[in-house]
Amino acid sequence: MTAEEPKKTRSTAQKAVIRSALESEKRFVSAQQLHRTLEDQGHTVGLATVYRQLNSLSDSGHADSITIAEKQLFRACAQDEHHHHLVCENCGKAVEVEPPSEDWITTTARVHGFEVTRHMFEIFGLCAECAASAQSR
Amino acid sequence: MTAEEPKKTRSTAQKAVIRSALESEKRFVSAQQLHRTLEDQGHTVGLATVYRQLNSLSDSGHADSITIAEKQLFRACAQDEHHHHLVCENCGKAVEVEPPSEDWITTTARVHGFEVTRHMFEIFGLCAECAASAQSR
DNA sequence: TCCGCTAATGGTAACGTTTTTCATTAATAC
DNA sequence: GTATTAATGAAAAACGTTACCATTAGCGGA
Ligand SMILES: [Zn+2]
Ligand SMILES: [Zn+2]
Ligand SMILES: [Zn+2]
Ligand SMILES: [Zn+2]
Repeated sequence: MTAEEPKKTRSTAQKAVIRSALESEKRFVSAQQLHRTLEDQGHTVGLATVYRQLNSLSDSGHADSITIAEKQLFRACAQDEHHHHLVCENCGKAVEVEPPSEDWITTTARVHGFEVTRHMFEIFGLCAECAASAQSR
Repeated sequence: MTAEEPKKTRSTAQKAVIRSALESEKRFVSAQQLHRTLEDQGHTVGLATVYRQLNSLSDSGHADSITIAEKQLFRACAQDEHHHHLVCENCGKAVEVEPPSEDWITTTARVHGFEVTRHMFEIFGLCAECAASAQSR
């Protein structure tokens, strides 16, 4: 086996700007949404770079990603531990939640001869504000 | 408000064939996979029609759908009641599972001021066969 | 400070999936 | 049978995402 290369990465203005833009979002956003936001703020970052960075943040665990309506959305999460989300279907706002023990997952899987690799769980609804405005409409 | 039109739909050979093909699958399959299966069986059904029917089955609740690797997969589910799946990431085979009480979902949501509309939960892994063949590789 | 290496970028082309279009077919009602 | 129009299918368009590749620029060493 070859020795682990220290994988040299460089810090660039784009990385910083993308990361900070994502972190200032309390919603799940798509690459294109974030790209537009950056443009509006006067930053010039290529769309390809936004895609690359979001994927890399997601891979490294610095961002969570979910898929809604066949599009990938990203969010910088405060918690490092395993968690899930309560997402507003209207505005995208999300809250991190922790379900009760998930031990039954592996147990159930074993019963069926499955070996668990991952699981996904997301709750969708309307946040207080969106529910209120929907009612008054 | 206008009266509800009885929405007249017609029963066609294609609908029947697509629905029955889906029901005979114990796996989650994509529109393209199902289309190829139908071709192999000698049926001539347009790909667009397969897409249309799968979407409509999914909308009407006669089929469940999940997204793996940016592709939509469908499955005709035996259970009408609320349930979730244990899906093999390799072959798509799926088992219907029922998690323990999901009451905490609405409770937790309420704490955050959310009104729950739906939730999704899927377990991914490798079925016994796929796990075995992966190991021997 | 300059240099060399190469990671990173950004514009664009390519990609694969899904939807839309629209002329044609055929299911239903009369 | 005939009229009506839902449904189909082939092809084109749309869409989100990735790949390509020439160019830029971060960083370590001279
Ligand atoms: Zn979990
Ligand atoms: Zn909201
Ligand atoms: Zn559930
Ligand atoms: Zn399998």
